[in-house]
Amino acid sequence: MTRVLVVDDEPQMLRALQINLEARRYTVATALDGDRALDEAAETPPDAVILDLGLPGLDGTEVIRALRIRSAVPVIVLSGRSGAADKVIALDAGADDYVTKPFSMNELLARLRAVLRRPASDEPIGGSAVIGDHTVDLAGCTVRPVPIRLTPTEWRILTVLVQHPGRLVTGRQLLLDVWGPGHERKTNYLRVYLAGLRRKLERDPAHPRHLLTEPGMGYRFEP
Amino acid sequence: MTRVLVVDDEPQMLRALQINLEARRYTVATALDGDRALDEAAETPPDAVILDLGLPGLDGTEVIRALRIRSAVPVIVLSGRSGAADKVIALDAGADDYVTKPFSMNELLARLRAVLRRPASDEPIGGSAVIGDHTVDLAGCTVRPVPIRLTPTEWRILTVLVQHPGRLVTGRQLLLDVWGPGHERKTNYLRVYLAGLRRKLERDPAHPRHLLTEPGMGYRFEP
DNA sequence: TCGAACCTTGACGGTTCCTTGACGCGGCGC
DNA sequence: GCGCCGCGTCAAGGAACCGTCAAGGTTCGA
Repeated sequence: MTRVLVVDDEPQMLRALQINLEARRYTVATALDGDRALDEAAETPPDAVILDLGLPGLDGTEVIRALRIRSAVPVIVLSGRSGAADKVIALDAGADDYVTKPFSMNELLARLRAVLRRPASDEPIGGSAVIGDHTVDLAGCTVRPVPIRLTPTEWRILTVLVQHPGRLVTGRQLLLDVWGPGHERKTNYLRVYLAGLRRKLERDPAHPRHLLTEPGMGYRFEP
Repeated sequence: MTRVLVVDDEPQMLRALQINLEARRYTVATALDGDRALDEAAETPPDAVILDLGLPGLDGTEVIRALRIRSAVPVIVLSGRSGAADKVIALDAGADDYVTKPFSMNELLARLRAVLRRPASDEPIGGSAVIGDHTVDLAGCTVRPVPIRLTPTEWRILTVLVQHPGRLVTGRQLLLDVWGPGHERKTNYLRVYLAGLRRKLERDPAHPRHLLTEPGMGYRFEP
């Protein structure tokens, strides 16, 4: 099911969008301001974001920039201002489309379909990392030069670690990112999967040089 | 240099766009009607297309569909009609954005930057791929040296896979690209059609070497 | 009207992956 | 030395996923 995150400070507008989107079989998440929108997007990444620019607190363009740091999710901006300058600012901040209020629901839905049609819209911005003799490409989910198969969970863990190169990632954070809320205590998962990743990628799995354990803290990817 | 193809039947508008785009260091190609636009796009594939809907001869939406058969190039539609219905038709035909005349040049340029920013926008659909004893030509929808019939759905799936050679394509993405929004859960479609493609193209369908499955992740075309 | 090609849908068996528990090892404090 | 705790390893059961097949439904043209 396609997830759409709708951000608007007016409950009426929020509700109207939610009803229309759910009628088209989209899964809808809502947020009333920018901070909660970023929390929600971090929790369960949406496939698209519909964002009202006129938010209290965090500015709409800042929300776009914050989203862009971690993902390439398409963003459609709603705004009451039709001036060209506003559109330029929002689009250059990273928005994918700009719709002026009042708008037709059909037009918004068509624009939503247009941005969702793009390839790789749900894939996180990934880089690549060198581990042992292997180069892993997060975007393409490939390992070169020797093809090695990783399971979906292994890819997710590796993605989180590689996106914070050299920095400690707590077990809690890892469990939250990969398994979601409610699994923060299952540290044995991490032991099992980190062992698997080392066995597949590290030159000497017993003495890892890139996928390191910080006892009592968490794990760290060392480039 | 980024190539932009501008299609408009009014020479004045064409010239205005060309001057503004070239001032921003874009390379500009122009066409006065849909047929010549398609010829030009086939000759030297552009990185983006700016298309006036009100063309003589070939309808604008048909131009979009024709472009979409062969490439994923971003298309920005210009139109004098601001009705929501027209926008829906154009966007669903495959347009990426819709700008109503009269428009601000800065807004158009911002939208152009927005569509060019997305990844892989310049990758053509064309080309061919070797699978088993067969060479499939995506542009001509033919298989050599032995002609093999593929159904429309099979062509669409194969196109998506071959466009990302060596990279993983999630089942979600495939379903979204081929069947559109609302079908993301019907993974059995993929099982049926991938089996069909392997039976027709792979040397040993039971042990595919080019149309690979990544369990839990998706599928991958391995050249 | 009929038939052919294509698309959908469901069911079944085999494979892969996730989860879970048990065990061993090493460090640390007592 | 002894027990505790965190971590690495391993194996088994169950769940989820995939390949395959066949039947029903739809569309399109003869």
